[in-house]
Amino acid sequence: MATIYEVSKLAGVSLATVSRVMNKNAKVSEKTRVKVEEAMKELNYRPNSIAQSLASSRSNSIGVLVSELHGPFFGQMMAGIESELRAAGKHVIITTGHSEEEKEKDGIEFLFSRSCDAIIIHVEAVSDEYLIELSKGKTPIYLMIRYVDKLVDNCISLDNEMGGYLATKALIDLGHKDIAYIAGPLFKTDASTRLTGHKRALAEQNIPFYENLLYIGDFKETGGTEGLKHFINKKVSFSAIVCANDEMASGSMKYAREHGFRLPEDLSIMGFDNVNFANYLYPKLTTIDNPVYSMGRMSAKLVLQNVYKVEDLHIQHVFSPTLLSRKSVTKFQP
Amino acid sequence: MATIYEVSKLAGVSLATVSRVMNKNAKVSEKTRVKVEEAMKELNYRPNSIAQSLASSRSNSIGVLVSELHGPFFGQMMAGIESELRAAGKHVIITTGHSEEEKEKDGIEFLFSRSCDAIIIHVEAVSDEYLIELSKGKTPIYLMIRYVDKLVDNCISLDNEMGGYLATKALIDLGHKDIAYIAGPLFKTDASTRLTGHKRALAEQNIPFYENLLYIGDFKETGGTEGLKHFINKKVSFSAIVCANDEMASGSMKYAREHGFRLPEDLSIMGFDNVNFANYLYPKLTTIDNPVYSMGRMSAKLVLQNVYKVEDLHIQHVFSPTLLSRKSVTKFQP
DNA sequence: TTGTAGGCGTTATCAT
DNA sequence: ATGATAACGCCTACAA
Repeated sequence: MATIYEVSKLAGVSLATVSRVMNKNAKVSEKTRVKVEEAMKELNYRPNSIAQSLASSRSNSIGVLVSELHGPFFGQMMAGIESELRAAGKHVIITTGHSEEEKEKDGIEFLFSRSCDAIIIHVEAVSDEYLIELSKGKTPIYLMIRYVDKLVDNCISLDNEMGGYLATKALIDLGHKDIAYIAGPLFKTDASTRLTGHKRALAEQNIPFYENLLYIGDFKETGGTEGLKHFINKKVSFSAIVCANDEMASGSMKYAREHGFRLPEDLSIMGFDNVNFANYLYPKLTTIDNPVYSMGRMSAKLVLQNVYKVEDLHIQHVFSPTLLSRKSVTKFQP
Repeated sequence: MATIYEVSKLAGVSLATVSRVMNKNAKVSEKTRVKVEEAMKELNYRPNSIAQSLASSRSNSIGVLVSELHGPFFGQMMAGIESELRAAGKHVIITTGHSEEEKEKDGIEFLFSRSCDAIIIHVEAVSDEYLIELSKGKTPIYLMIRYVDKLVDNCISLDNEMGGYLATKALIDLGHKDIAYIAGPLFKTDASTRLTGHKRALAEQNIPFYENLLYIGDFKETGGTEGLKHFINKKVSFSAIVCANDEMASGSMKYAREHGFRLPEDLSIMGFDNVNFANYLYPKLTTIDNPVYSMGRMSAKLVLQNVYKVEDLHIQHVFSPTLLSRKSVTKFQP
């Protein structure tokens, strides 16, 4: 592989000049630039990115830590991050945290040791304090789908309250009044904020909130089945049910169908997230779209702006979810 | 950040010795080793991976190119690759090819320019010849889910013929005789090999193969709906249908349900691949499991063995699919 | 505008 | 077993 040195010899200039034409960061006369470029072409020169990194103390690599590589979110998120970064000539190093504190910390350590210029993390187990501490370090960190007050400028998050509101509001607009809600584990802020939105939609229309119509699930399919079973056993009446995520909605749908409900005539079911399988459920799941892909892109832009000083990027820190009407919700049938 | 130089001073030894204890590749006396290790601890020394790479011309990074980051396969595949490589202290650089020849080539170029020690690619658009040419280069390449004759030792692939056989055989064992088949585009070897397996299963039981019961789809949902529509219009009779992948199976299921078929009583539907949403379809899709996760791990092991000389790894180049019985297939009902 | 020379933090080859 | 010392390929003041 040709080096900058050989190029300089062939072009009859110095190392420095070759470096300059590569990096376009200093004035080089048209004539010499052409000479150098021709030499590079002739030798099929490719810069050695590692040597560049060592000399400039910049690796042009961004570390990304996600919970699971095969989760329903991950793909979209990574796709967003990668497309943006790749277009900028940066590369993405990826690793996983498996939602376990130790592994998440390990992953972050690993990324640091790889001398990433910045790290984008999607972590769940690790505490806010830990993240705040981390952010004081030399490598900038950016948080995906998580909001930490003291780190606002480094967060990309979703307006979960609004999502919860939209979900319930849509049902109310269709005439539903008795709306059950299956929440996620409330210690997760996503889950509690979505619930808050639900309550606001109710209150806005003077519909009282009944504890009887609330079940705390686990964000998994079982949470959906257990929740619906719970409501049925309690003998409360309800014509619609909103689930705090699509997995639980899927669970509810399965349980409902097994127990003779016609969907959506007998029961409207609303999801949240719009993960890939939502479109494969039967009936197709009406849900709240969580723009993970866009958020991924945005986190990359944030890095580009803050770390690589790219300008004129419009940065948006919090994203708004939208209602995605499909087939699992219909108007109230008395 | 402390450097090897500071460690050597603190420990009262030379650079070389410090390097030796780091790499455990040369004899160092117990005493000095301890001294050095203590110095490293005291300075909180972390090796600079970039400098290591430059000096050793080894980046410890493996490039991975996949078609789509959000496809149904990708997650599993990446999860397999990452877990294995990460455990070995290597890191994974990822990028996408979008199933377009130019982009795939770009992606490979990109990975090369990042000085990866090896690259694992999952490409569709690029030709065998191109890959063969590539493999003559300096950076070893490994092929996922693709079989190229001249590159056997660098391929991890699935026994698609066996999968096609298993799918149809399962149906035959349940008493079905009129089995329709929706294939993928036959220029893709996956598609044609799966079809070959189907035919073998038929022949084995002396069931004739009728062109009337074959439809060439596109590996997408539409292929499934179009295929079923085609068979119905042709007025051929069939009690089961095997689709060459799960997307098409999903399409067939939707069309069948919309047209009054009870599933699976009126029509058994078999998929192929076992992508994540297969379990969310209604009824749950009986399908052929494609062990993408294991294949991902194996490709990583291949790299570990060939590039990093790790020993005692059991390498398996071709994987066998298995039947996954769920709810979309039932026994023949006269 | 162009060239010179000193790093960047390791590895690896010789000696000793 | 240990120590000098020359690479590794490039960047970047500083000089010219």
